[in-house]
Amino acid sequence: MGEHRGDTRARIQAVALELFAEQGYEKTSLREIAERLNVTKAALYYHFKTKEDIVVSLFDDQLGRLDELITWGREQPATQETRQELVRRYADQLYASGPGLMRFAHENQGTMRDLAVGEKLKSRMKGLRELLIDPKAPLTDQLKSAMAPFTLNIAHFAFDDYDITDEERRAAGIAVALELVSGSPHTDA
Amino acid sequence: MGEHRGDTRARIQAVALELFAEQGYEKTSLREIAERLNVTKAALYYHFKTKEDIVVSLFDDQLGRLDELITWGREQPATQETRQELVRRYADQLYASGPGLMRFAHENQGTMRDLAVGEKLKSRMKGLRELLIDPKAPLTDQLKSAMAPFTLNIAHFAFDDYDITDEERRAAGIAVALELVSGSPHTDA
Amino acid sequence: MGEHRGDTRARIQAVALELFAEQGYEKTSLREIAERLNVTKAALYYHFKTKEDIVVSLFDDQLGRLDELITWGREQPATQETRQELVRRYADQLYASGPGLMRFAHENQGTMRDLAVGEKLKSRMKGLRELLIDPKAPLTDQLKSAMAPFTLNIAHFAFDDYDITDEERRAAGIAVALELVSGSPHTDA
Amino acid sequence: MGEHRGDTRARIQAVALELFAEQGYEKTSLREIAERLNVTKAALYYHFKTKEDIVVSLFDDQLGRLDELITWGREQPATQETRQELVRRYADQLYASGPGLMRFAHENQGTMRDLAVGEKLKSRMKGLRELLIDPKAPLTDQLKSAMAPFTLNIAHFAFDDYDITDEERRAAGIAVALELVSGSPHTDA
DNA sequence: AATGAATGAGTATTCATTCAT
DNA sequence: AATGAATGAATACTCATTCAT
Repeated sequence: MGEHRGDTRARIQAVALELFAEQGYEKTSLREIAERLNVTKAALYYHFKTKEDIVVSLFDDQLGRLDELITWGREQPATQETRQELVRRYADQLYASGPGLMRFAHENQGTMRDLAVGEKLKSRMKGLRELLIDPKAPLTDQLKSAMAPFTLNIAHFAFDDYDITDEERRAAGIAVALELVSGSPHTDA
Repeated sequence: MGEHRGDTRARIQAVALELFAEQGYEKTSLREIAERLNVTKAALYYHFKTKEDIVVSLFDDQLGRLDELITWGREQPATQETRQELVRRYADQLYASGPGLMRFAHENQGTMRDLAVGEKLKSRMKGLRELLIDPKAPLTDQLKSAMAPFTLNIAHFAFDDYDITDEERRAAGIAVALELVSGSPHTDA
Repeated sequence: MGEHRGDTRARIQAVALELFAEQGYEKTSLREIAERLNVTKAALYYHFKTKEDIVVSLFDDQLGRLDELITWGREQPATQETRQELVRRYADQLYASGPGLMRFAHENQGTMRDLAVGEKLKSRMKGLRELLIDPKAPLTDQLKSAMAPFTLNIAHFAFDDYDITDEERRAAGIAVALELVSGSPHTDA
Repeated sequence: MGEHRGDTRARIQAVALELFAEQGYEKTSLREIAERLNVTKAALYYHFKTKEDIVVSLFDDQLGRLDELITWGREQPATQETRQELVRRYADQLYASGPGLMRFAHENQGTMRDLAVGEKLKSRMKGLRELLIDPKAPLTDQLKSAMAPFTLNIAHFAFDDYDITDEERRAAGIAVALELVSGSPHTDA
C-alpha cells in the first residue's frame, strides 16, 4: 500500500493504453484496468470522468502535435520538398508516441469512429492527406500519396516474422513513404 | 408473415454483415440482428452455433477462394508476371465479395485476432504476401509488395469525399498495387 | 423450480408494487425484486424493458379508467350532482385498484414527476379537478373542491392508529369528499 | 475566491434544500451539492456528519417551533377557538420557513419515513392533529380536522396554473383550514 | 423452423463515506 | 476550514447462450 503517490493518473493511462492496444477498447473492461493497478474501479472514476475520457487523454498530446504539423504544412509552398518533410516529421511524431498508440488506432478503427476523439483524429489525418496530395496529379499518384501515412504503420506490423530491428522497419517505412509521396519523376511538364 | 421461406440463414448473414461492418462485431448484439429480421434470438441459434459462427460463415467462401489462389500461385514461377496476376486475381475476389466484408475485416482487425477465423484469414494473407514478395529484393521493395493488398482497401476508403465512381477507385487501386508489386525497374542483375 | 408458469410477469408486478409502496421507487432495487421472486435480474428484463416500464404497467389500467371517467364527466352538465357522482366513481376506481397503488402515488410524488407515467397521471388529475371545480365559485370553494380527491387518500392514512375498519375509513372519506365538492349551501343568487 | 467566509454551512443548507425540494432527497447527490457550491464533497463532511444530517439541520428550527406550538396547545382549553388559533399559528410557522421545506416534506413522504427526522416530524404532526380533533365529534368531522394542516400545503400546489398571488393562495388555504377545523355548526348540544 | 422464458456473468457508472494532510 | 485520493457496495442494464416445447 502507498507505494505510488501522485502518479496514479499516469499509471492508469499506461495500463489502459497497453490493454486497449492488446485486446481492443471494447474488450478491455475498467475492472481489468483497475485490477492490474490494484485500485478499485471507483478510483479510475476519480481521475477520469468516463472510459472514453481515458482514450481522449491518451490522444491529447498526439492531436496537439498533429495540429502543429498541419499548421506548419499549410504555411509552406506545396512542393515535393514540403511533402517529403511532412512525411519525415509525421514519422517522428509517430515514433515519439511509442508503438501503443499507433497500434491502438490501427486496430480499433471501427471503435474510434464512435468516439469523439476518433472523429478528431480522422479529421487531422484528412488535413495531413490534403497536404500530401497534389490535386493536379493523376488519381494513381494521389492514391500513392494518401497511402504514405499508412506505410509507416504497416511497416511496423507487416514483418513481424522477419528478423530485423525496429530501426530497420522504421527506415524502410520512411523510405517507401517518401517514395510514394514523391510522385512520378516529372509531375509537371 | 411467411414472406421468406428457407432463406432465413442467408438473411441472417446479410443483416449480420451489414451491422458488423457498420458498428463493429463487438458492438453488434444478436438481439439487434434478430430484431431487424423479426425473429427471436433463439432462431439465430437454430442456424448458427455461436455468434462467432456467423462470422466464420461470412468468410467461408472468401477463405476458400483465397486458398485456391494461393495454391495456384505456388504452382507458378516466382516472376513479376505471376505477382501481377496474383494482384489482379486477388482484386477480383475482393470486389466479388462486395464492400461489406472488406470493411468488416479492415475496421475490426483487433477483434479478428481473437476469432479463430481471424487467424485463418491472417495466415492466408501471409501466404499471399510471401508469394508477392521477392525475398532477394531490398527491404523497401519487399515492403512495397507487402502493401499491395492493402492498397485495394485503402483505395476504397481514402477518397470518400472525392466525386469519382467506385470503378475509378478500383482501377486506381489495382494500378498502384501492380506498381508496388513490380519493384524497381531491374530487380535482378 | 417450475412452481409458477406463465404468471411471472404478473408476479413481478405484484412484488414490485408491494416494494415500491413500502420503500419507495428509488430505494427499491431490481435485485430486491428479483430475489423475492427467486429469479435473476435478467428475467425482469425479459418481461419489462426498464424499471420505469414496470411502473408504467402498474398504472396502465388505472389511467385508462381515469380517462373514461373524465370523458364521461365532460359529457355531463356541470352541476353539483355531476360533481358528486364523479367523486363517487373516482372513489370506486381508487378502491378497486387496491391500496398499494394509492400509497405508491401518494408517497412518491417527487419521483413520479420524473417518470413519464407521472406526468400522465398528473394531467388526468388536473382534468378531474377541472370537472370538480366550479370556476365561478369563490376561491375557497374551488380549493375545497380541489381537495376532494386527496380526501380519499388522507382518510386511508390519517387514522392508522384508530380502531376502525377500512370500510368506515372509506365511508368517511367519501362523505367528506362529497361535502367538499358540494360548495356553500347556495352558490348562486 | 474568498467571496464567502464562515457562511459555508448556511450555503450548504440553502443549496441542499433547493435541490432536495426540486429533485428529491434520494436523487440529489452530495457531489451535486458540492459542485454547485464550488467545494469538494469532503467539505460537506466537515460541516455535516452525514447526508441525513443535512436534512436534520433543515428541520431543526421547524421542529422546535412545532414543539412549542404543541406545548402551548396542550395548555389551552380544548375549544373551537383554540383549534382555530392553532391553525393560524401553524400556518404562520409554515410560511415563515419558506416554500422549500413544505415542498420537500410533501414530495418526499416516502423517504422521510426512513429518516429519523421524518419520524420526529410525523409524531409532531400527530400531536398537532390530536389537538385539532374533537374525539367526541363524528368521524367525518374528525377527518375534516385532520385534513386542515394538509390544506395549507395543497393550497400552494393545487393552483399552480391559476393567475393569483401567493398571498391569495395563503389566504384561501387558511380560510378553508379554519372552516375544516370548526366542525358542524353545533358540535355539542 | 422457431419461440418463450430464463440464466450467469458481465458492463459502465454512481454514491455516501473516510482519512491523511 | 477544506482538499485529494480512494473505497466498498450498490445500481440499472446488456449479452451470449441454453433448453423445453
